[in-house]
Amino acid sequence: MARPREFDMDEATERAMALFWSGGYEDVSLADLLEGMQLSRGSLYKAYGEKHAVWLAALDLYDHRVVQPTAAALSDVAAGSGLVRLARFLDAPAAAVRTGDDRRGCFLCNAAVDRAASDGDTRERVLSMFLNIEHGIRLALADVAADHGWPPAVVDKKAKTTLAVYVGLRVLVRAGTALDTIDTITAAHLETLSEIPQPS
Amino acid sequence: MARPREFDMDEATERAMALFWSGGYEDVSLADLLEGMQLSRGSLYKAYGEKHAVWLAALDLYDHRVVQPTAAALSDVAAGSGLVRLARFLDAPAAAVRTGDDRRGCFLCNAAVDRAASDGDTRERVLSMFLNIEHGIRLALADVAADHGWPPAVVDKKAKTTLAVYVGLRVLVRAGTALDTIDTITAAHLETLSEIPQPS
DNA sequence: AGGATTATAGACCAATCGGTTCCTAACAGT
DNA sequence: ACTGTTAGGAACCGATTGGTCTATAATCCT
Repeated sequence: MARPREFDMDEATERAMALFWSGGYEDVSLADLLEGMQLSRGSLYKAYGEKHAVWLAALDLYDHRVVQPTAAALSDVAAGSGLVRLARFLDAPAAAVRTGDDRRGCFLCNAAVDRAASDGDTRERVLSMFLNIEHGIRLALADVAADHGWPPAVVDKKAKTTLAVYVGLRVLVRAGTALDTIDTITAAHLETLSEIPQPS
Repeated sequence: MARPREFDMDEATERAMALFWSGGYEDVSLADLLEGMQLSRGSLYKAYGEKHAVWLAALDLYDHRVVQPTAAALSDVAAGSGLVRLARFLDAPAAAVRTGDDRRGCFLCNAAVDRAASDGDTRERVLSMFLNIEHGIRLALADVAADHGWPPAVVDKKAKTTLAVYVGLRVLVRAGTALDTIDTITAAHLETLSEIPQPS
């Protein structure tokens, strides 16, 4: 290593993440990226190689900064009861709107729609992140299950459905759905999670 | 009207819809559009005016061809019991994969993520279509509610949550989620719809 | 101090973008 | 048959796209 890098690559990637989060992949041009990341063309290409690599770095950073902490919070028994942890998780989409008027949705969900279909690298990461979240949900639900004596199959069903509701909420928020609708869905699903499944 | 149009505009729009459905708005270039719609540049611009108008026409066609029939099927008492209609509706995401390996998801949901945030014309249409689907779900649920004596608030909560699950399913499908996971979510949510809500 | 190495900045690139223009072809109305 | 009007096709447009290259500056190592 001769001349050291003058910018913090993590900071730059974080800025790229913000850009890609709001717009999609194609919406953000290289010029947007250079301005937003406060980098010159040469620096960006030396550091990342190509636009696609910046995108993947941003996705990986989202994993590290958002997805993994979210999954960890869901799994953390010290953070409250299973139901409390699930409530916090499910309220995140509404909370983003409520506290910050943030309607960007979830970068992971956006990427799933935007790029996962056409880009294998993105798909791989998206599926892995979804699985991580599902795993966190499952652990939180396991706590609830212990109180009710639910069989593992019930936990599995509820965990996967909760993931779907979460994704749906994030997309509906991005689409501009009214906050009270988002709140209603959040509360309603949380209720079904605490209910005892009925034998049919 | 002097010289009549040589192509069927509805067919052309349908081809545009297919293109935009698979890729996003930005992913589909004008060249892609011309080839896919089998039109020359002159014809396209005479008929639509600009790329954005083709996109909106495609969205509107999706509304006509998919969303409205879906909402109508949910509302149609002759099509089966409320629960049967809901089951058909909720199974659509899984059925697309099962019968046609179709992982494009739902054009409406894709558009919600892709363009609704940045384009008001798209957002307006997306929100309206979501409301139409929610309305159809509500009507189907009203049938179920009648059998159980649910209050309107319960129907509302379940209708909105069902919309969220539907959107989540479509996105998960597009992301490449395994079919059995999709099936599990579909079945699980359907179960909660038929359950009697428990007083807490 | 000096040579090797690497970051930065900006000029530069072909290709592609969405869109316009213009000319000709084809029809409607009289 | 003639005229007015519109569709179709292709040439053409400037702007922007992602990406490369070169010259210079800054640092490390000996």
